[in-house]
Amino acid sequence: MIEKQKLKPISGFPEWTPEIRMVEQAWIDRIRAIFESYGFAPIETRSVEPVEVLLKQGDTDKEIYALRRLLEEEGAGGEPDYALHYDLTVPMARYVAANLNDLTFPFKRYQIQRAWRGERPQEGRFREFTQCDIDVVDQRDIPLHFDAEMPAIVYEVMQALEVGPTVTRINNRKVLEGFYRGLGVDAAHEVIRIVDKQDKIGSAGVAKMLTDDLALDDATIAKVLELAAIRGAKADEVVGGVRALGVSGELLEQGLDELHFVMRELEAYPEGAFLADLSVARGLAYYTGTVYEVKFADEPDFPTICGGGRYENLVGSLLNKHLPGIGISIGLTRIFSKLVKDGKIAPTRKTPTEVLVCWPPGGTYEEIKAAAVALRRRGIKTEQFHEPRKMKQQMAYASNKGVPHVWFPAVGADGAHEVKNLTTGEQQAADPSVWTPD
RNA sequence: GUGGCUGUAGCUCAGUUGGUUAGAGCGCCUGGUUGUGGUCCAGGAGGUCGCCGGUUCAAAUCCGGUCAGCCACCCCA
Repeated sequence: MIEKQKLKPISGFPEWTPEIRMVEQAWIDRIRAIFESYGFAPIETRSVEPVEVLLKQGDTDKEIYALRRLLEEEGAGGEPDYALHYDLTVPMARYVAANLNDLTFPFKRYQIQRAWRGERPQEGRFREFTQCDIDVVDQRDIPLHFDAEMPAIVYEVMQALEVGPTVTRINNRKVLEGFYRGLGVDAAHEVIRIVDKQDKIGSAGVAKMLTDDLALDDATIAKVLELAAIRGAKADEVVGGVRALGVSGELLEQGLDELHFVMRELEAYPEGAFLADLSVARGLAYYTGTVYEVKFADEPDFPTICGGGRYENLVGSLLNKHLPGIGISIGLTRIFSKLVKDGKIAPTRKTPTEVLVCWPPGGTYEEIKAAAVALRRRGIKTEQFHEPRKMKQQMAYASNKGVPHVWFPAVGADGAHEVKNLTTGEQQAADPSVWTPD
């Protein structure tokens, strides 16, 4: 016997019962349909990448699960070569680099796959989870059109899945870097990382860290905080607000133009759906322009449910070519598990079965099977009861699994088919060659 | 990896001045005779009280360790 604990769920590795999984699969179908409606094509990449590729962008990660053979030869230590991917963007970049000649650009792909991260699990944080990514990669500059389209597509998905109100916060790294550069601060990335914590530690906390860690002077910190405080849905107001801070520079201006365009495009959406927020930074080092962060509007403490942005050098860095990209990722597991936990996923059935062909006493195996085959041939999801048990048991089985119909096959020479609707309790004669479930 | 809290049946939990065969609800299984479920009734299975060690005549209950879970930091979907 294996210890009982070993049979239990492992924290951070979610598993669902069939009724829940069926809802999740319906979500995936819906997401796919929307992605494809915008012309994104599917790919699936292998689960592992060379460690070098994964660590290429900011080697902050000890979070990756490296691959090791269980029955490793004695003393065959050394560093592992491969590891499970921790997101889908880096593998996609490698895939593009590997298949450059076979892809048509701009390459637009979607990818719905699991990813793994070695971090400690918490609410909304898993070690194995599914992401749904769309990205556009090109060998030429990518028009800003996509910067606005990406969050709009994700918004459409969130609406379709009815996950509740969400807010997409948008920023532009060029604005941040340009602004900090204009202030004479070199460590733009460090500042960004700290400012990103504003949500959690507040302005005072940010100010303290900027003083302690980066030794910035008070006047500079004041400007940094003023910038981070700017947020709004109106492109003109937001950009105007930044300009009013009196910092200038080429990169800053470029970023402001981009941010203005994106926000302008999104102004048509319902109020509160999209917000420019100059404190949003996104942790990942490879973002260079527009960045996105989606959260549940009424769950400010719950982590980001979708995120993404523009990256100029991620793909190209693997080939020493110019291959900019932009993408966004939906944290399917994070969103779905949250709704499951809150009881907002209402499963209906434990099986896709639409009709159960029961096995009445006196019926033969052939009679039962014939009815099931006839229904199944017509595309009806049909389950054939597996043994001649008491009708009570068979009915209970159908009922407990949420099968909506029970079929009583014709038995004997003068038998007639009947079907019972378990929802209404009605039972009537039916012809297996024409009947359809409602 | 660091810190805090928690650990009793499949699930939610009750059970402490340490004391005989550890409980409830829900769930699960069986039955309530003959071809019909969801209600009701009866019965049943299921627990080394996370694990190891210590204190004690005696520990689910006290102490130590360990493992696991949750939360925070970190990081992020």
